[in-house]
Amino acid sequence: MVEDVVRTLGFLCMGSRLRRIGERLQSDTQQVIDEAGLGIQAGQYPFLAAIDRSGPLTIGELAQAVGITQPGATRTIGQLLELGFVDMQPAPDDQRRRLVSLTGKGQDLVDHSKMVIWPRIAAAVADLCGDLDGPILEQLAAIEDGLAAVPLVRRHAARTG
Amino acid sequence: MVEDVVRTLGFLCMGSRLRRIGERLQSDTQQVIDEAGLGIQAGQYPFLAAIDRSGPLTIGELAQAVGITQPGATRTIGQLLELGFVDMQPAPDDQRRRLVSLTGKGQDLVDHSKMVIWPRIAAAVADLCGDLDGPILEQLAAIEDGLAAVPLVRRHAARTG
DNA sequence: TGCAAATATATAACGTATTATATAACATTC
DNA sequence: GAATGTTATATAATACGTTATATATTTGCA
Repeated sequence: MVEDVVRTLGFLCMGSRLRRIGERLQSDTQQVIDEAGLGIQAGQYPFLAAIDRSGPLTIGELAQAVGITQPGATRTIGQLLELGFVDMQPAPDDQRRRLVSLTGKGQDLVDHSKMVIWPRIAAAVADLCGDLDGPILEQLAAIEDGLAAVPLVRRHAARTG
Repeated sequence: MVEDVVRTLGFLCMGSRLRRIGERLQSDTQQVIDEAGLGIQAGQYPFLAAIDRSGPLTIGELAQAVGITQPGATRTIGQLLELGFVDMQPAPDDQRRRLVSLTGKGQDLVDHSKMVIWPRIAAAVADLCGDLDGPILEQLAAIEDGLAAVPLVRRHAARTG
C-alpha cells in the first residue's frame, strides 16, 4: 500500500485534495442520477436550478450564478439546448444578450428532480458529512474514508433523531 | 448581483463546490510558485514529493500516491521527464514496471521547495482555513469569502499566539 | 451624427482529468 | 513449454474547465 501524499501533506495540497474529492463526489452523484434514468450530467443541474430559481437568465448571469467562466457557461447551455431542456432568445431590449429559459421538458425535469432526485442526493451527502465538525483537514479525511466505506449511491438519510 | 446557486443549494452541489474551490486554490497556489520563479506546475509537485518521501516509485504507485488514474500519472511523469526533474528506468526484476526517480535537478528543486516554497504555501493556506471549525458548508463559505477578501498570494502565517 | 470605447457572447487553443482499449511483459496451467 | 490469463504502462477519445481573442451590439461623447 502506497502512502497518500496529498493527504499526508495537508494544507500544502489542499487545492488538489478539494478538487479530487469534488470530482469523486460528482461522479458518485452521477451514478445516482443515472440510476434514476435521467439523461443529464451532474454538472448541468446547477444551470437548470439557477433558471428555475431566478427565471430566465443571460449567459453571463448563468456563468456568475454557477461560478464558472462565460465560455464554460456557453458550452453547457449549448448542450442543454441540444437536449431540449432550455431555450435561448435574444433579449428584446439588448440584442447582445441571450436569455436562457426552461422549456416545458426542462421544467418537467426540474420539477421531477426537486421531488425525487435532489432530496435523495442532498440526503446522501448529508449522511456522508452532515454531522461532521472540527478542523477541515479532519473532515476531508472523514469524507474520503466515508466514501471508500459506503459509496454515495448506497447512502440515505439514516440519521434518526 | 446574481445568486450563487452552488452555494445556495448546499449539500446538493457539494461536488461542484469542492471542485470549484479546489481549482481556485490550485490556481492561487500557482501564483505563489510562479512568483518564486520556479518552472513547475502546482499539480506536478505531489509527484516529486511522493518520490522524495518514498524513494523511486512506479507509474502505478505514483498514480495511487497522488490519487489520480494511471494515464494521468503517465502524462505528468512525461512532463517531469521533459523538464529533467525525474528519470525513468525499467525495474530490473520486472520489465513492465518503470521506476521513476528524482534527478539531481529534481532533488535540488524538492530541497529548495521544502525550505522556501512549501512552508510558504502551507502557511498561506493555514492562514486561510487553519482556524476554522464547525460544519463543512460553513467552512467552505468562509474559505470562499476569505479568498475573495485576501488572495492566497498575499497571505502569510499571521496567526500570532 | 459618427466614431471610439465598452459590453455580451462565441470561438479557438490549451490543460488536465477521465474511461476505454492496445501493447508488452510476466505468471499460470495443462 | 505453448496457450491463456493477468498486470503495468501507453495511447486514443472524450469531458470540462481555463485564457485569449473575435464579432456583434450598445453606449457615450466630440
